[in-house]
Amino acid sequence: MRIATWNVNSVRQRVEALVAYLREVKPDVLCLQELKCLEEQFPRLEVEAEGYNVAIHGQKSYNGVAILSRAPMEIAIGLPGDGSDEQSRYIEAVIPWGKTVARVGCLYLPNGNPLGTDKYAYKLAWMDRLIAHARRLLGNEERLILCGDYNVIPDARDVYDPEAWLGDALYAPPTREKFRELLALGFTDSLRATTDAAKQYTFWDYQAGAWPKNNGLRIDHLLLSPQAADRLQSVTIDRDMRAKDKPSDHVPIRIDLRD
DNA sequence: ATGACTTGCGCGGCAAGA
Repeated sequence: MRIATWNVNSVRQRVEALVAYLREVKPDVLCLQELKCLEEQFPRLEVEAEGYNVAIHGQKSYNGVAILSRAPMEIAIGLPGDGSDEQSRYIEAVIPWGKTVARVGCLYLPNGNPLGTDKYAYKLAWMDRLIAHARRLLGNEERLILCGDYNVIPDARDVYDPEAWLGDALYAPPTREKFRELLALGFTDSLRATTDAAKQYTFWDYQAGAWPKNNGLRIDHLLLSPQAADRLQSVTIDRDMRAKDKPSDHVPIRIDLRD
C-alpha cells in the first residue's frame, strides 16, 4: 500500500503536475491539501480518468482537502470538536486493504502566525482537537495513517536556521510541545523511523531563493498507528517536484506499507 | 543588481501562506 500526501497550493494550478504524479508514482492513496477551491471546481474528471475515486472537502479561496484512492472509500468530513469551525482542513477515509482496512486522515493544520494572536490560539485549539480525535481512533487498533501538512517543524534538524524560527508559529516551543503530545499517544513519525538525517525538507518558500539555497522546512508528515508502523517499508520525499515548472511550494512525501 | 513569490478574487491591490 503506497500512501502519499501533498500540499498542492491550489489544485487548479496543479492539474498537469497532479496527473503526472499519479501516472509516475501510482499511489494507492493520495492526500491533498490547500485545494483553494470549492468541490465543484476540483478537477474531478481528470483525476477519475487516472482510475481514482475522489473525496473532497472544499472551501472557496482557502484551505480545502481531498483524498484520492484507487479503492472505494467510506468518508467522514471535518475534524470533530468544534461545530462552529468553518475551515475545511480535515477529511478521513476508510479504505479496504486485503482482509482489513486502512484508515487515512488527511489534514491541513493551521499555520497560526503570528504568535500571540487569534490565529495562533486557533492553531493550538485545532491541535487539541486533533489529539482528542487521534486518541479515540487509536483505540480502534487499526492501520491508521494521519498525514498532511502539519505546519509543525518537529525539531532543529528540520529547519535551515532554527534560531531564526523560534518566534514562528511553525517552530515555537508550544507548537512542538503539542506535536510531541500527539506523537506520545503512540504514533510513529514515519520519516524519523527511517532516518536521523537533517534537512529532510518538504517545503521551500517561493521567496528569497529558498529552493536554490536549500532553505527548507520539514512540515509534511505521515504519522502511523502501531498497526501501520509494523508494516512500514520505506519513506520517500519527492524532492525533484520542487525543481519542475510551476511547482507547489511543498513536495509530496509518501510511504510504502507491506501488504 | 535600484532588486524580495504565488495564489484567489476580480480588475486594484490586498490577504494569506510559512
